[in-house]
Amino acid sequence: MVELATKYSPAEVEAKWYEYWTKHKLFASKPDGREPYTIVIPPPNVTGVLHMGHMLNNTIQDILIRKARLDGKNACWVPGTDHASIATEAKVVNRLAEQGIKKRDLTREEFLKHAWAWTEEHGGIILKQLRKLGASCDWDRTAFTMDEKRSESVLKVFCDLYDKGLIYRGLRMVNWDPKAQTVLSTEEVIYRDEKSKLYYLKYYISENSENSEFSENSENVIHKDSKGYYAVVATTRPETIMGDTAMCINPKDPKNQWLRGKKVIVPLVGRVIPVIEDRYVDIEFGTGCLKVTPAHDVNDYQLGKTHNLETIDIFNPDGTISEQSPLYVGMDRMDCRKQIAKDLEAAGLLEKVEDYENKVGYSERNQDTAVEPRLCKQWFLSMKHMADIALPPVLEGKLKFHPTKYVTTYRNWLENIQDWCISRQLWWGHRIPAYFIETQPLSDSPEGERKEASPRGGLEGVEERFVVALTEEEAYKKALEKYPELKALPQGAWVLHRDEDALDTWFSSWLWPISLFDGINNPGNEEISYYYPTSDLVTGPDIIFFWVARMIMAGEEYMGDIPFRNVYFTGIVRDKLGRKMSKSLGNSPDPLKLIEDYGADGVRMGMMLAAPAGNDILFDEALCQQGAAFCNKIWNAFRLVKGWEVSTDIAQPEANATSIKWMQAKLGDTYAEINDLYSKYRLNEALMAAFKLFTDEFSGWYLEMIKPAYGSPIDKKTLDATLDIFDQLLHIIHPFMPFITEELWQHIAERKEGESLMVSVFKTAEPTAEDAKLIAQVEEMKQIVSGVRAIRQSKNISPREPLVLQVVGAAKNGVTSIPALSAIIEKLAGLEKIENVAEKGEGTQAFLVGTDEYAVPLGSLIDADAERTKAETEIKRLQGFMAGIEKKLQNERFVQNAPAQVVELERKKLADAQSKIAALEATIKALG
RNA sequence: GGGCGCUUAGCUCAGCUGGUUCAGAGCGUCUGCCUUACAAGCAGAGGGUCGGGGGUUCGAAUCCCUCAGCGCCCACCA
Repeated sequence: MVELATKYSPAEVEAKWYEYWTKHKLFASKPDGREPYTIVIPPPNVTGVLHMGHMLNNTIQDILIRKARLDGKNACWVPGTDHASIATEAKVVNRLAEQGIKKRDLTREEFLKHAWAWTEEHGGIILKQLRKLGASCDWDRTAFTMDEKRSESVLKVFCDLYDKGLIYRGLRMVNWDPKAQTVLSTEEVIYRDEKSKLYYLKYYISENSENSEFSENSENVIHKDSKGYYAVVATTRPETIMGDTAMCINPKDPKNQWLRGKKVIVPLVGRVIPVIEDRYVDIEFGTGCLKVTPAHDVNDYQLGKTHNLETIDIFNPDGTISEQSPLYVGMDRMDCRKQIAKDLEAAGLLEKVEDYENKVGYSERNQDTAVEPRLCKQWFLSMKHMADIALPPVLEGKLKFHPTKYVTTYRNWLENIQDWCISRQLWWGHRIPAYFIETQPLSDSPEGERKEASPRGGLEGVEERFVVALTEEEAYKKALEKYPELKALPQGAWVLHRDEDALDTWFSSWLWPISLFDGINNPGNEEISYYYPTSDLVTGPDIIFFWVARMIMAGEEYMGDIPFRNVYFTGIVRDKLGRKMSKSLGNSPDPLKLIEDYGADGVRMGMMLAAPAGNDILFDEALCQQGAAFCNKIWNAFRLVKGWEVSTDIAQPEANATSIKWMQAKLGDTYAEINDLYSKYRLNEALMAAFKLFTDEFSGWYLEMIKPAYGSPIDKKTLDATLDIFDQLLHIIHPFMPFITEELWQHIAERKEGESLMVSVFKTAEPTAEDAKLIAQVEEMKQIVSGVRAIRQSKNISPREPLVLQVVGAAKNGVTSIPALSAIIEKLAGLEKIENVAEKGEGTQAFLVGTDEYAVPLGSLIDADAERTKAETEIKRLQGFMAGIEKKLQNERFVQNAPAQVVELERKKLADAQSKIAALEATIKALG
C-alpha cells in the first residue's frame, strides 16, 4: 500500500488526474442509448481571462455534469468561446493604436488579419484556465462563435429570417456609441444616474411674429428684457441647439398661451423656428417649453415626424460637431457643451443654470462614453413573432427558471418587446449577407472608405436596392430576379457590394444550443436529435434578455422546442463586504492564485459554501480555507482507515456490525436528501449536507465507533464495509471536489488503467423503516455520549478516566438495553460500566435524554449547591412551559378545532415536562 | 413612475402550502484539550421577544394590511 503524507497537497494530485481524465477521454460524450444530460457553456469572450464570476458559474456547471455522470447519464458539457465583437474589436483597435495604426487606415481584410492574430494569441486562455478548476468539458467539441459551422449557421438564419419577412432594414433612431462608432441594441445601453446641469436658455420671439406686444392680463407668464420678449427653455444638452428645428409647448399650458403660433430664434444660432404644440410636453417641467431636436432625441424625433419638422444632424459619428452645424464644427460634443454654456452666458442668452440629476445612457461594453441617439438605417429583427413563441414554454413551466422570480422579469420584457437592431458598424463579426446594387463601379475606391456609407445610406429616403443571399453568386441571381431592369444594363454597369456591417454578437450566441450540434446546417442529424433540448443552462440574470430569452426564441423557431429544460441563474460574486468585484476596487482575487493556494477542490468548496441558490455570493477567502481544511479531513480519515492492520482471525464484533448498518442507513438517508437538493438546485445545501455527513457522522461518530484499540487490528469484515462506505462517500463528494475524491478512490482498491471514479455509476439503497429506527436510536445514543462528555468537561475530568453510567428507572428500556449500542456508548464515553439503577445514588450528576434519565457518580466532585440551583432553574422553566400548555389545553376552542394529533402532542409535551420535573426533584432530594 | 425581491444569532443563510419542545445550520466567539487520522483537529458552551405596528386564527417566523430600511429590473419627461 502506498504511504500517504500526513497533509494533503493538491497541486500535483490535481494536475495528475486532470491529465488522466483527458488522456482517457473520460469527458467525451457520444450519442448512445443512455439518457443524455447536456449543458452548453455560456461562451466566455475568446480573449477574456478567468474571473470570479466564471469560477462560480463553471463550478456549478461542473458539479451538475459530474453528478449526472455518476447518476449514469450520458453527460455532455460543450465548451466554447464567443467572438464578442464590440469588446474584441475595441481591444484590437487599442492595440493597433499603441502601434500607431489607425483602424480607418486599414482595409477590412488587413484589420481582420490583426483581429485573428489577436484572437489566436489570447484566444483559449480562458479555456485552459477552466481546466485548472477541474471543468470536465468535452474539449473535442470546443467551438467558437465565428468558426466555420457557427458562421454558416448564422448566415443561414439571417437569410431565412429575411425570407420570412422577419428581418428588415429600417431608418430608426438608434443608440450610437461614438467611441466604438457603432449602433447598439436598446438592451446594450445601460443608464446611470448622473449629476448634471439644467440650462435655461432664452429663445427670443422673432420679429417676424405677429403681435410683438403682449399684455399681462391672462395667466400667461411672459418674459421680457431690453432686447425683447423671449421664451425660456430648459435643457441638459445645450450643445444640441444647433439642431433645433422647433420649440414645443403643451396646448393646454396656460402660462405659455402667448407663445402659440409664434416663431422664436435659436440662441447663438439665430435660426428662426416655429413654436409647435403637442400634448407630449409636460407642463410642470421647467418652463413648459421644450426645444425640439429631431436628429438627436428619440422623443424629438417622434415630434419631428408628427409635425413634419426638418432634421438637422449636427454630430459626426465620432461625436464631434458636424458641418451641418453653423458653429463649433469639429469640436467634441462634451467640450462643446462647456463652451456653448460660456458663450450663451456671454451673449446674455443663459437665464440660469441649475443642478440636476438625470439618467445618461452608456454602452454596456464601453462605460465611459455616453451613447448618442442617432438616426440611421439599420437591420432589425422583428420581435413580435419571437416573443409570441418564446413566452408560452416559460409561462407554462415547460422551461423552468431557478429561482422562479425571473419568470416575471422575462414576461415583462417579452410583453413590451422592441425590435432588435442586429447590425453593427464593426468588422469583427459575421458580415451581413446582404448585397447592395451599385450602379457606379467602385473598383478604384478602397473598401474601408465605404464603411461610413452604409449606416448613413438612404437617410433622406433614397431607395436602396439590395438582396440577401448566402453567396455572392446567389445574390447576382436574386438581384436579377428582384430588379429585372438590371438585365437591360450593359455588363459592368452595376455591381453588388456586400454590406460592410457585421451582426450583433448575440445574433450568433442565440443559436448556440443548436449550432453546437450543427442543427442549423444539418437539421435532424444524430447529435442534435440526441442532445437537444439540453438539460440545464447556468448563467447570470444579467443576460436574461441578451441571451437566454433569445435562445428560447431561436430554439422555438428552428427546433420547434425549448433549448434547455432549466435555467439556473447564479448571483453576482461580491466581496465579503457586499461590494461588486471590480478592477478599480482591487477586491477581485485572482482565481488561479486561489487555486494555487487552496487547491481547486478547496476553492470550489469555498465558492459553493458562499453561494445560496439565487442570491448574490459574498466571497470570502476564508471559505476556501474551509474547503482546503475539508480536503485535509477527508485525506486523514482515509489515512486512518488505510493504516489499520487487518486480521482475518477476529470475528466481527456486534457493535461494529451495528455501526456499519447505521452508517449505511445514514448515508442512504442523506443521499436521498442531497438528491432532492440537487433537483432544487440548492447546491450549497447539498454540499453542506455532504460535508456534515463526512465530518460529523462518518469521521466524528462512525470511525470512532469502529476504531480498534491502539495497536489492535481490525476485523476484515468491518474494514471492507468501511472501505465500501468510504467509496460511497467519495461518490457523494466527487461533484463538488473532483480531484481529491478521484485520488482516494484510486487508492481504495486496485484500479485498472482508465478506470475512474467520475464515470463509476453510483446509487444508494432505498432507505427503509428499519433504517429510520436505527438512525433514531443512534441519535439517542449520541446524546448519552454527549451527556457524559459534557459532565467530563464541566468537572474537568480527563477523557481517559473511566466513569460509570447509571441508567435510572424506566430508562433501562432505552438504547442501553441494546447490547451493541451499549457497547458503543461505553467505548465513546469512556465508561467502565453501565448499570441499571432504580434511583440514582448520592453524589451523582444526572442528565436527561428526552425523558430518560442517566447519572454519573462523581463522589466529592459534585458541587451540590450549583447542581441544586441548576435543577431549580430548570424546574422553573419547565413549570412556565407547562403553564402555557395547560392554558392551551383548557381552551375549548383549541381542543375542538385543532387536529387530534396536535392536541395529543400537547398532552405528551405536558406529560414529558411533568416527568422531567419529577426527575429534577429527585436530583435535588439526592443532593440532600 | 411601474414591477419584483429582501429584512430570522456577530456574519452568511435554511425554515414549503400556519401546529413535531420550532426558533435552526455553517462560519465566527468563548472554555477545555497537542486523546496514538487530522491543532487545517477534538470536546463542550453561550448567542435571536424572527425589521416596527396592526389584523385573521384555538394557534403566526410562516397568511393579510401598513410603515420603515435595503436591493434588483423595467420606463422617452427635456
